[in-house]
Amino acid sequence: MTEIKPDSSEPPRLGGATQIDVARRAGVSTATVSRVLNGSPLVSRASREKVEAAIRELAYMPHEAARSLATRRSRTLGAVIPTLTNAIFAAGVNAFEDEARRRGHALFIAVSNYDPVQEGFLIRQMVERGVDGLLLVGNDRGAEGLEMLVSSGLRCACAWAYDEAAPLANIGFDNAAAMAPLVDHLVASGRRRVAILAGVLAGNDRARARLDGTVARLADHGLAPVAVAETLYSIRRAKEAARALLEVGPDAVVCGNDVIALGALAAARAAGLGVPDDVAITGVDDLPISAEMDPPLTTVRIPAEEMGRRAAAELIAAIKEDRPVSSIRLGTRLVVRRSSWRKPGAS
Amino acid sequence: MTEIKPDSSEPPRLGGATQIDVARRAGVSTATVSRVLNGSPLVSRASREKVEAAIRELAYMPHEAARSLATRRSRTLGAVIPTLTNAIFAAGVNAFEDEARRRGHALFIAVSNYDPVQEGFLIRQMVERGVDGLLLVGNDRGAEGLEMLVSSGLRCACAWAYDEAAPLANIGFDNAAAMAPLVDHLVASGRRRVAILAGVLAGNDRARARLDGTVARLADHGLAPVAVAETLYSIRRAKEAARALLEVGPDAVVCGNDVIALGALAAARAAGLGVPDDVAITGVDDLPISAEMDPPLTTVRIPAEEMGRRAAAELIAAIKEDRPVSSIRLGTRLVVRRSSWRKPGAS
DNA sequence: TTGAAAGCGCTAACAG
DNA sequence: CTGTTAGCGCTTTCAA
Repeated sequence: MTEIKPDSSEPPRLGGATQIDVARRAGVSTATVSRVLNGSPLVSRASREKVEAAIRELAYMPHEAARSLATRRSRTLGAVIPTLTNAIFAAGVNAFEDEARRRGHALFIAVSNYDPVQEGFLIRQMVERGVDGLLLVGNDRGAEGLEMLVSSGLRCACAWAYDEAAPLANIGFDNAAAMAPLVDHLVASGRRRVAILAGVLAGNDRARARLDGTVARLADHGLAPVAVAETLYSIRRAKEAARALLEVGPDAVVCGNDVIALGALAAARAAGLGVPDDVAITGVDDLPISAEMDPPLTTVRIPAEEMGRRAAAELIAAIKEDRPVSSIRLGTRLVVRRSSWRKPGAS
Repeated sequence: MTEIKPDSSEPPRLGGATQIDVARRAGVSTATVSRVLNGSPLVSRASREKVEAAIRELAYMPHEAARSLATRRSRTLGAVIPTLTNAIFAAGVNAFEDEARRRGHALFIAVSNYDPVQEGFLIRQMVERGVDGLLLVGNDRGAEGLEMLVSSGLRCACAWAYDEAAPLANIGFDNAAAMAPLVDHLVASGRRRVAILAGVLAGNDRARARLDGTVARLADHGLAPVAVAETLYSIRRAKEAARALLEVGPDAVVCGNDVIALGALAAARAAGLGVPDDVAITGVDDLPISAEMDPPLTTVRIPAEEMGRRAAAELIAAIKEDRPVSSIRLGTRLVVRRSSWRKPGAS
């Protein structure tokens, strides 16, 4: 207010004061200001207090871009995910952000809409933005993108999957293995005519692993799926796909995730089929809504929050300790609810 | 591979080559490189091609932090939202990111968990990160945060609300007005004992406006709510709150949003109450799942995607044209579904 | 403990 | 059209 500004129309000066202003005001060098900003012990209490006062008076805000340029670290993480529109990704990213923030890192987020080309483009942008670490989903990506990632040396964690053979660190769970207890449960409950409603398989290793895992486990029981269909991830589309699938008369429909299962539930209802009496329906994810459906949905719980949290923690630890990111294998858990209760009259 | 590096253990050199390398390789100045990078017309085709070749050969990536420092623009937007865990916010942010990206801006995201203090802190961080524009939710924030926002000159849009008196630009809808058609519909269907299950009101102008709007419109019809309760945003908590509310015997429960309404639906089912015969239940948002519930949920549709898209577009336009952000008023729409069908025997 | 000075990688006048 | 020259705001040796 009382300052004389040489040029009052300077446009994008957001923070207002710069470090030089603070230094001048406090009667010290910018180096000292920088030191107190970064909590260096090499500052006398006197200087520190003068600087802190100046910072307060000037409402000084450090300029992160300049800091990044000087330190070659951005204290920023990135996340490239298929969509925020699926609750399970939203939950994972939410936890990832929370943990990253808690550890002093901001988060860049980008949505690929399940498009591999777009994903590659977004990853590249993340590198340009100088993120210190990157969260990706799954292991399905082209060689070019992969190579860029490796050659850039950017620390990176692929979540929602766990594969020993993955080219990058995985922080997630084994999608194929997750299906085994579910299939066992279904078979033990007397279900024999199992249909599978998978998510889009192209470019999606998680969806493929879940399908493969289900088929493989059925085979262990001497069974084969009575029908297999693929659907987009939306309740409406899944409902349509399930309608056709139900016509072959399965006594169980194993869905690729809860959203798809919700659609299948709606389709069964529309077809006048009783769940679980006529047909069992199961999902994967365990969304909050799944437990409150009528009937409540049997599903496989995915540790989305823990995954997000652990990924952020591991990424940041790897950065700090200057070491590669380690893979972390998380577990899933079968949650049996009414939508798959024992078929009346089953063995 | 064939290059001789003086120091092969240089740690955080991500992009690898710098602009100087490109310039040298192409036999031009860095200024020229910069020009082709930014699509300046002041470059000969010959130079442009040489530079482009050099960029390709060196796999050069521009360093955004340096660019931001030099241009005083980050081509970055920020979003501070309560949570990603609510599908309606996730949808809005998803669209916001998409549009921002389409217009060349990356997105910083931060989650406040509905904590106003945390929100202020996060806004400050966004300013430090140098975002060019900021997306906020609602108008409920402390004077300090507001002042910082205004004094920083940062361009900012508050979504999910539209209030003529708002201190910052609003890109959203009138939460109170949105409830009127819903109340009218309920009353016209013969409902008289209306209960309200609101979201948390403290620090949430949208929740308060919805409650106030409902009460006001009921008053226009000469009615008063038979009960009013507040609940956290989760199906489970809403279910508990609804259980108590249903005991007073309302013939309609107006919920603050769809998530709460889903909980109320579950509570009614658990209490053996028929929906809509015994009690009507309504929400706000129109989540995809709401149409597929049994019964399908009557709700007020919020234009979350359009809001996100328009907010990004307006923010970026305001930045480009160097003008303040304009408010945009969007509409909502009553969606009548079975959960509120005419009460049997109503007038 | 402190300050001076040299950049970090890029853009933006300003001459030529 | 193109190169030269200053920085953008901050950190970081290196001396003092």
